Amino acid sequence: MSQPSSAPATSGPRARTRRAILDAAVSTLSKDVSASLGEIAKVAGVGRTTMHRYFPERSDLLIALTADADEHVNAAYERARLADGPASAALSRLCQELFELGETLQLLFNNPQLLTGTPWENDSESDPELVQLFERGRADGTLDPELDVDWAQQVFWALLYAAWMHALDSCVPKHTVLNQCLRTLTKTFGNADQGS
Amino acid sequence: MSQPSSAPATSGPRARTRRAILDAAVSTLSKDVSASLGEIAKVAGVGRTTMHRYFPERSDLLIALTADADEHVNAAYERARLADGPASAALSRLCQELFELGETLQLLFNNPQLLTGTPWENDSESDPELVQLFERGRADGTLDPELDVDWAQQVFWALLYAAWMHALDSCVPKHTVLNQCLRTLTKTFGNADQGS
DNA sequence: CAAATCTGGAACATCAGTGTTCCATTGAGA
DNA sequence: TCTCAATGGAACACTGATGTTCCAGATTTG
Repeated sequence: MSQPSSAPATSGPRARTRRAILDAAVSTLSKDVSASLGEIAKVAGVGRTTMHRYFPERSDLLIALTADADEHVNAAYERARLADGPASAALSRLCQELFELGETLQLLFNNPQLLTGTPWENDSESDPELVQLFERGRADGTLDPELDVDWAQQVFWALLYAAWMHALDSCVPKHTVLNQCLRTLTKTFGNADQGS
Repeated sequence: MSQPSSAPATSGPRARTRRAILDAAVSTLSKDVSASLGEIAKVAGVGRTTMHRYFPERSDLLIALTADADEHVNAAYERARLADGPASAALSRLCQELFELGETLQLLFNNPQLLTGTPWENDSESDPELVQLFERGRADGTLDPELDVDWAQQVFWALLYAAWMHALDSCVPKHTVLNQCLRTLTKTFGNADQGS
């Protein structure tokens, strides 16, 4: 057989091809979830046959895609250091980090069924880390205590998605959009009684 | 032929069947744009053959769907009487009216290519009525003058979508979600310097 | 160089969705 | 009751996506 070895190496030609396919899949599927494997292969600059060697079935690709996206999201969460400083600042940092995910963000927002998180009874929402952050914000007085936590999560993701979409189809540069988003975020979630 | 007469009557069995198909299409496609015609027909309680009599091709159904959705959106805009009273109140009224569109809202948000609006160079945003409303809000001092109009539009729709999604997968009753949304809307778009 | 590996194109069977035709049944109105 | 529009099921051809196999060329490695 001419199967690429199953070693999960992080370098070498196999890993590079795998990366190219995953990236192309994110890019393509974020615009159209029902895009064909042929289109993805073309975007990846790879033959359809080769793609089938790395991901025998479409579902295999989707699973790998999900794992990869989750990894990126988790990395963003870690970089944001949600436990440091005032909750409002942590929320802003998280927003910046997630905004950088770009197409991955778009893909996840439009296909929440991909998000694994924790499979128990979690149909689409309630991210423990976000919940904790909002509760901390209520405690330290930097986030609006009147906001329902579930609703706040929904709005947070929607704002993020809105920012990415706006960056896509307005000619405004990304960093400007991000700044608009951060100001809106602060205004929307900040505690009006306290400073910011 | 057993084609339903082409008269665009608003009553009678033909209109009723047509309505049932359009409603089923909105409901089904809002959850999955690539749903098959068979599924739509089943939801509509109609044979696939009958559906092909009303909408010969998939594209015909999509066109009719778009027209129907646009009609509902326009009706919501009219009911909101955007020109009456302070701009902030008008924005709240519009939010309430659009929220009632439910699945139609969801479908349009996820498939902005459906929105006709005005086909010239309008790829996905810039609704003249909304622009005018935000500008009026800047003039009468009830809406935040620092918000970019295009960004504000994007956030407005995202907020609306977030509310509908939250209504779908949280067990909170719709009117509660709507109230949360309206409060967030006021906080996000209101002019902090002035009352509300 | 020689062997092993990786690649991509071609050909193929399969399958689901689509669009069409035909026909038997239903139901409302003349 | 008779008629005719409307319906829905069955059967069919067609298409595009999918998954598989085979092979020849390219690249890497010994």
